[in-house]
Amino acid sequence: MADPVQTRWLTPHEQRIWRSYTAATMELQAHLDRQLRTDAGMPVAYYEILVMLSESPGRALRMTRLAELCNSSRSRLSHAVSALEKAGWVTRCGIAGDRRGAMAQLTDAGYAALAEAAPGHVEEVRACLVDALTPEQLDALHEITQAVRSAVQRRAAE
Amino acid sequence: MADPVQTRWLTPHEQRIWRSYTAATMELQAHLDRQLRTDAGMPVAYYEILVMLSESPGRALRMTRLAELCNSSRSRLSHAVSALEKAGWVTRCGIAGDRRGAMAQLTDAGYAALAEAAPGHVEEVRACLVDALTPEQLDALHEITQAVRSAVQRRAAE
DNA sequence: GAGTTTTCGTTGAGCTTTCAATAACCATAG
DNA sequence: CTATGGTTATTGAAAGCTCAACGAAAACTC
Repeated sequence: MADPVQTRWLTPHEQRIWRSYTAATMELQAHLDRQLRTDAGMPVAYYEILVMLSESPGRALRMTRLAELCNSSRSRLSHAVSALEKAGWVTRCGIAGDRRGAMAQLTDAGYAALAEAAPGHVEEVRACLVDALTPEQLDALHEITQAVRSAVQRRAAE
Repeated sequence: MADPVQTRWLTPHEQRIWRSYTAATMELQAHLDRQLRTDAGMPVAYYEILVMLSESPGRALRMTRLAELCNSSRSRLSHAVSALEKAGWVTRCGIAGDRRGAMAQLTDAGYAALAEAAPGHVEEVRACLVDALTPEQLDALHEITQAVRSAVQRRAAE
């Protein structure tokens, strides 16, 4: 923002890579979202919530923790849990020892919905990414994403 | 959906990579979106539209073509262009030879807004991705994203 | 050329996300 | 104790996206 000297624009080569990246991530995201919406009646974001809950002890998590795990803001999660509650897939309950807190817990119906949705979702993830790349590419991707994550966190912390 | 035999779940190793991927892409997307929203008053999706228009002859593009370039549905683009029009950054005009068609054209104000927004955006893209990776990683990423894109397209075509 | 199909872009309704504001509660310093 | 500041979760409004439906114009078929 200070623009100390001059903007270092992306070279044509860098730009090609960047656009390929954005296109790939957007297309994959859109594809997975559409698949889950039509086959399971929920957007990916809600699916993630159910997954995280299902893997937690007691199938329950505190809201803030759940938000972290889902890369979500608290507000967004709160709205989402309200919707999931209305669908009967999640319930809310209080927390012992901290009366501010609230927990979201997966219901049996929620678990069933997840169990039904999961195979189709995993199949798409396999087809579009895991099985579409070589083992070497997968490992490279892992390192790349780690590097990006820490760069973003560094940047977000100013 | 047919579940021919049994779901091939992700191995723990694959799952780590997959989650790292989703986390990285979501965090980067959120970071760039927040940056543009606060610094330039527009979401990333709108910025992309302005970029594509600015690079086109006459700073104008047909709606369908613009939607393709922005990885957007026509509906979404139509709504977005309406908003951009209200902001005074884009205008619509007809097409010679096809009276169904419509073009979106960047206004001077739109170009100015883009010119103001671009440096900060590019800086973030550099800091979070281009400069955060080695040249080898960048090239690997390019191939990976290409592979993912074609896998998604194959899958979306059934 | 009349009828059918396809393409183009838009619209409205409903859903999801963002942002700012808020209420309730905890923790700590004095 | 109480005042101050931080944390937790929610809410409502506004913005953005998805989906289905639509009207209009082009393209195709016979």
